[in-house]
Amino acid sequence: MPELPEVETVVRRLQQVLPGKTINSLTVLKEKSFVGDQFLVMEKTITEVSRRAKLIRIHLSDSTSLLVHLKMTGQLIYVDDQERLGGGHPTLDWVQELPSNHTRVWFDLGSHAALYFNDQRIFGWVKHMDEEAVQREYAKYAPDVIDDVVTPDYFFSKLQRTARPIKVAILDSKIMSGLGNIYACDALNLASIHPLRPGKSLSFEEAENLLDASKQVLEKGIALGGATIEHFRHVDGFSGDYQKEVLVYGREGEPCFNCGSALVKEKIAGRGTYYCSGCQK
DNA sequence: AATTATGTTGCGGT
DNA sequence: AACCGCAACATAAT
Repeated sequence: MPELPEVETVVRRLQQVLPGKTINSLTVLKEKSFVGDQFLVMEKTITEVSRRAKLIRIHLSDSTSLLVHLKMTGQLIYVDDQERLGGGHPTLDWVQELPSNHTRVWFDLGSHAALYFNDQRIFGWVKHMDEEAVQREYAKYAPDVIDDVVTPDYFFSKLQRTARPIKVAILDSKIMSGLGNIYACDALNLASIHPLRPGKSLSFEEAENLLDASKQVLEKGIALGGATIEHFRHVDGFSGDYQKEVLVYGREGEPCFNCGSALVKEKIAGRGTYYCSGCQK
């Protein structure tokens, strides 16, 4: 589910509700989903929430952190008295029935507040880490697409070194982080570049356009609160809105907004890829 | 009813 | 080193 915009949406809301809360206790319902010593997390106060790549970092008062990766189907859902009592939403009854059968870990934050980590497919995780471990994890990822250090020169030089399809290259977190399958497809359409073009075949100008398009679709995704295709939810349980304005993802057979041709779906490197054979060259 | 699909990433092998 | 395929897992759709 989550790509950079979805994770950023989650982080921005968590920043509003978590700082100052103390973790009274945590319950691990699926061992695989939590890594660390549960005892070391208890009684710690949350000081801050931040994001890097698709990782969510919950900073604790002793300078350790909880790092969360949602992978394909993870959710972080927060509830407190306002959610459970008058602030509830009629279509979000499920929020009040947490923990659910997909809840893997949950945190009791006191005063009837709680944070639930739900994850249907159990690929995601919550790890308790010290600063050094966090930096080691961060080091696995190249800078974020929307980070200023990812310049056209940087991007072009990375592309020159690979013959893989450009679609695969922009999904490679060793090149840059943040794009996933939805936004990668949309960015290529916006830049009018065919997903199978070898990375090294892009001119500097094309690379520059594609990087700009990538930043644009991610920013739009953030502005719309992410894309809810299936599992992604805001921290409060609401859906995002980007799926209503996707350029190509999931629109097989429908007209390209740029040129009107019917969009096609093709499997590239094992991933469903949507594009327009009319204008993406 | 078996196969295929799903928003991520890491591993093992060529 | 680059690159490919598959694996982790649950569930819904064909």
